[in-house]
Amino acid sequence: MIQCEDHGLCISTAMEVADRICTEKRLKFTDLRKDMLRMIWDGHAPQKAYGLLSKLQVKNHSAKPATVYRSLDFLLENGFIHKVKSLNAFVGCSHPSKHDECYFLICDSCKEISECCDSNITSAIKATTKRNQFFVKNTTLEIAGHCNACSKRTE
Amino acid sequence: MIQCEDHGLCISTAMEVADRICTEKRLKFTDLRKDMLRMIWDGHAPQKAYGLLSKLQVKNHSAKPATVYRSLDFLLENGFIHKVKSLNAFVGCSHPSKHDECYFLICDSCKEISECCDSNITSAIKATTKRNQFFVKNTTLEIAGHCNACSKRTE
DNA sequence: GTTTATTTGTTATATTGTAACATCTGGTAT
DNA sequence: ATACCAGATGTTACAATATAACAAATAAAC
Repeated sequence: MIQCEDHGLCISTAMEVADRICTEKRLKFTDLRKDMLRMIWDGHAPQKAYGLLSKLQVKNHSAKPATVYRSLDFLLENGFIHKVKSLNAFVGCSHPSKHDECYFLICDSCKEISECCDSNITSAIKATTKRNQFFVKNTTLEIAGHCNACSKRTE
Repeated sequence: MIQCEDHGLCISTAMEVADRICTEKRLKFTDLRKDMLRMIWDGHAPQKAYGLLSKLQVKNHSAKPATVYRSLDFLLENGFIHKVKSLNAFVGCSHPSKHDECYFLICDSCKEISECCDSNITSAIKATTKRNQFFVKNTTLEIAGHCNACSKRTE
């Protein structure tokens, strides 16, 4: 369970940060993209593309898969969200400006995901890839299990 | 590019190990499952489910998606293969008996995958999850980039 | 204001994965 | 031997995820 006292704050912060970055980079933060990002930030659990599509269709009756995937691409490219590959789902990024080296703790029970950006893991990975003479472009680290709250609950 | 002088040896070793484990655990290593494992070990690049289906249908005209996915489930459950989540593809495991803590180096260029089972990474992950009071069930670490051979080639 | 590039709409389809039930096969108990 | 049972495979149908290709709308740049 994520420690956010006020999830409204998570959302508004994420929206503001995205807005600022879009202004800086002269990207178009359209209504569609805003809606998508807000929907993804609905909680700390990842959202699935077709779930987002359903929600989108409430407002925008003509939304189609391509509508959703194009917005997702935009949000991914600019670091506003992550794709959780082990779940085929999408989750908001809480620090889009330094988006690298983000690792995920995925609770199988409450479904919430928290980012853990740990420099020790990063340097361990760097050491290993260097030893293997491997040139890294992208790292996916997804750790599934139970968060503290949920593992207490099930005891 | 993987350093295997003789890929026939990779295949035969993998088949023998699987056979031994199946005997020990009283699992049925059927012709279908053997064919599937051999096809996955066709090389060090990951194989996609529907690609395997096509190959399987050459021998077994009646093969269907379920045929393939059920075999894949068997091979996954018993540690003979890994699912590469970032690619939705499957690759043979070269040490099924100690199957945990396997990390992957995925070359975007030659597509080959090598396992890098590094205890430093494992302990860095353990330290981080402990600090976050997170109880790990399963870890996915997939590192994409270029292997040494390919990065030399493109220079 | 016209051109240009980007975004969105729209249709169609490709790819990946499961559910549910029928049939077969090989071992076990009688 | 044979009746039974469990696990494996066959079969049909479909669900879920994702992309391609082209048209229309919109915003930016000239």
